[in-house]
Amino acid sequence: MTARVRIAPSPTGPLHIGTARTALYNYLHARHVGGTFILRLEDTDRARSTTEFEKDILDGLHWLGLDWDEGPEVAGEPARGPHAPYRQMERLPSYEAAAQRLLGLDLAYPCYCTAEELEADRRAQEAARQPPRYVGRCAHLTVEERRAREADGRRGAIRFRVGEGTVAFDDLIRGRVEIDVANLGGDFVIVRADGTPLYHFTVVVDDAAMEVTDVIRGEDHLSNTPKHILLFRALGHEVPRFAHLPLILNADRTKMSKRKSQTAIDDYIAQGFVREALVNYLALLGWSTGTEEEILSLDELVERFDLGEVHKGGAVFDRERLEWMNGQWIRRLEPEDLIDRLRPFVEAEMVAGRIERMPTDEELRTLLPVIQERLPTLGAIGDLVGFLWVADVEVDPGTLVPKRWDPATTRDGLAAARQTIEAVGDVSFEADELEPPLRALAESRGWKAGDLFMAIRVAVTGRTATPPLFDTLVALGRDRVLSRLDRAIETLAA
RNA sequence: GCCCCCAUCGUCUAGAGGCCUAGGACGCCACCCUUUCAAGGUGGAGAUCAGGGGUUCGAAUCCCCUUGGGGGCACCA
Repeated sequence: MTARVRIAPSPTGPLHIGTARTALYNYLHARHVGGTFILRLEDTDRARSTTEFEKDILDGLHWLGLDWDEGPEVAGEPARGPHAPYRQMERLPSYEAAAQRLLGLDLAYPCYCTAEELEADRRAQEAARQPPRYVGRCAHLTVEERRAREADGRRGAIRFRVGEGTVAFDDLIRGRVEIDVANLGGDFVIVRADGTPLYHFTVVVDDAAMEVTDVIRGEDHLSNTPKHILLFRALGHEVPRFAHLPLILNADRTKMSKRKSQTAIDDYIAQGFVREALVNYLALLGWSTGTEEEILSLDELVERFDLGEVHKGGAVFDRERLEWMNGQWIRRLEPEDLIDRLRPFVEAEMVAGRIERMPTDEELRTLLPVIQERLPTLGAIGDLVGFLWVADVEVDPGTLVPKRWDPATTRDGLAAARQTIEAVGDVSFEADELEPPLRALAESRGWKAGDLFMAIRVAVTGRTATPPLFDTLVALGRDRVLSRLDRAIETLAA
């Protein structure tokens, strides 16, 4: 049978790094073995699920390039796949039917315990230093007792009978795992009193209905797997294979969380990380090819991926390494592609009021050779060359004076440079035309070229770190270079 | 508290009994290139393979224990 895998996010928050990585591994496995990749939305937590988050998650996964074969929408088109719908709130009847089946078999039963009773049990267990578990108060009610409670207006939740014995499975990543059902916390609720089904139940009903063969998910579900296996069996379905992925960790090695790390994919996108880098980085967080290759495209990853080689231990998320990888990918982008990707970030600078005009594509294209290798992220564009797109720059007199120079020398230097640059004329205002005369100027006055260049750099850009000076002067244009030099000279005269 | 999982440089990792005086990458430090910043190149510091017992002629690699870390134990997912 051909492999069927799925990613089943809950639309209760924006697309999380961990969800993206789980989706990626499912995708890589499906594509590697020629299987089917399914997307299913687990939206049974009505209180927290929203359509905004749903859209955010779908958009994020599309952005990463992790296209699915079956799901609530596929490639922008409406629900496709033999097992639609792919949104759990639209599959309620199937859970209802499954619950009735379990009830009929007495594999599940209605439970009328109140939140207060359960809370009291929990406190008592805690006081006795016992693990929390359902005490089974409603496990063996007679028909009359149930009827009496229903008559009281109490609506029962449905609990699944856990029974006795041990459940074992062969995890594709961890090997054999055995758990005594006595440690499962007692009979667990599969349907709330309000009739809505719970995660442990829906996940099994759906994985069975959608004929999922390999459940690839985070390690945080490992301890819950026996519950799922018990449900698969009770429902009379074949149990799928499981693969539990190592967790992505905060710097302190706890499960990655919003509090301690940046977890929303959106934020990475907004900062200018490119999909290739995110995919590449995430793929190698918990898995490696076994070779020393590390810059790999999605297709190359698919080709090399092997679930069995995935690590068992958690991996700390290292943003520095991601940034390095992002730089690697930015440098590999085709010029036109890079310009397309840069445009929204330049617009964002505009919106934020950090620049005063939009550069043309032609300007960006000209700039590319000197900025492509200087961008750690697309979002760094403003920092790098924003001074080109504002009317005037703030120049701090302190930084204007090179370390080995004094204010008077700086003023002389800038004045002389101004003359030299003006003499170049505007017909041939090119880097090749500017450099020789300015070097000659420095030499004739006994200045180190670097000092002169630094003074000019700060005068026209307001900063000490910029792309190469002559390219920068050309990008700025003769008029602005001259007027900024004038302003800087004034600053020193005062 | 109970159950489960995990354990190689600060971080991501290679390593599946001898090739390991443990390799690569990020980060860090030098140097080279160089008008600054990057990028690139070269080199360096950095892991007694968590600790202790075994097994073996031989262990980072296999077994056991200890320690440490993490995850799970909801009418959340």
